[in-house]
Amino acid sequence: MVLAKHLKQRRPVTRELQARGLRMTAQRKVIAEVLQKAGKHLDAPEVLRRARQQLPGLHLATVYRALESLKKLGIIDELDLMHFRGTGHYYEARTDKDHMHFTCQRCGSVLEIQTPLFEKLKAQIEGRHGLSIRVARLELGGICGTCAAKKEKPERISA
Amino acid sequence: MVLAKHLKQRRPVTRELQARGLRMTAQRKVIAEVLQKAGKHLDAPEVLRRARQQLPGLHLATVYRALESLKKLGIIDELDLMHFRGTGHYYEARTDKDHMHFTCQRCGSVLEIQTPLFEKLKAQIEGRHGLSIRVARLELGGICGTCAAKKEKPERISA
DNA sequence: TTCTAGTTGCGAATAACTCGCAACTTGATT
DNA sequence: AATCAAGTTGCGAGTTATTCGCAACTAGAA
Repeated sequence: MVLAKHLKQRRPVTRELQARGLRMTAQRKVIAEVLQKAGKHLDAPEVLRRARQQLPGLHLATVYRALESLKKLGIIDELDLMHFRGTGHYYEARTDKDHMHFTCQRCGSVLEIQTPLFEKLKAQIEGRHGLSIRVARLELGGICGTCAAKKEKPERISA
Repeated sequence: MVLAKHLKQRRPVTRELQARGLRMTAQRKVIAEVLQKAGKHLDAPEVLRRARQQLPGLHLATVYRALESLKKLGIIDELDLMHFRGTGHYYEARTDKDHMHFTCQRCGSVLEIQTPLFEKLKAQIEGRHGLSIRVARLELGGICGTCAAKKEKPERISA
């Protein structure tokens, strides 16, 4: 049950789409590749910018639609990185192990973190509550080591 | 280090605000109370609706501003519940122990989950990476037990 | 009571998506 | 290879969810 998700990720994207009655199009292909190659989280306009190098006519609405499908298929994950900049979202390709994201609320740097405890936690929850987890998003916010070392006073909060 | 956050929550809201140069206003007070009494996650318009029972002239912009301050002070947390309905956010008062939210992606029901493993996980991360966590948001999406029992075929995904 | 800096209500402006629809593809079928 | 139903896309026009500018209005230190 926990493993199903991992197997799923390995299935080629086209297969995954067809299993749900969706089609592989040039747009979805390029968008998925952009995220797989990026290795980091991109927001929708940035995905558009990069994908347009292959498909100049690509429209932002199509990017949003593709991100939505890929997200539902478990091929990509959505993040908000503590909304450090704006209220938008970021996307990244899934890898075989889920990881967590820590965003420094002072400098905005993002750290990706992995630990077996995360898998354990998910398994425990599935077992205890009789549910199955498809997406697990653990986002952390705080002060990174570098900023803490600077020993600045707590920042002012604007109204 | 891990405890600091808990102590903070217990400090009265007014104190917490003043420590950052902010003021306690009728608006912030009512908005904080609405969330503390609600016991569940509310979105901004719903917070407005409830708070207006005490402050009829309250404006939505003020609600957003108050939510932002309270969030930065660690008095409330922000969620998106897997964006099951729209791209907006939900807010809830913090309690002494963080909990996780599972949203069923079929029926939309939300389950709050607690386990000591979560605290353990955060402590481990703080120790390993030399950072301090102020906010931890673990959101899960999947199929709840009730929906799984209905044995329906995987839902169609619209483009 | 005074005074200064923080706040609020308003309406306008943005940001971040989402929709309707005609034209265009995909890929299963013949 | 040609056909065709159903899924998709590009557009531009919405919608939703916030955020801003600013003058009038407090909170709370002095």
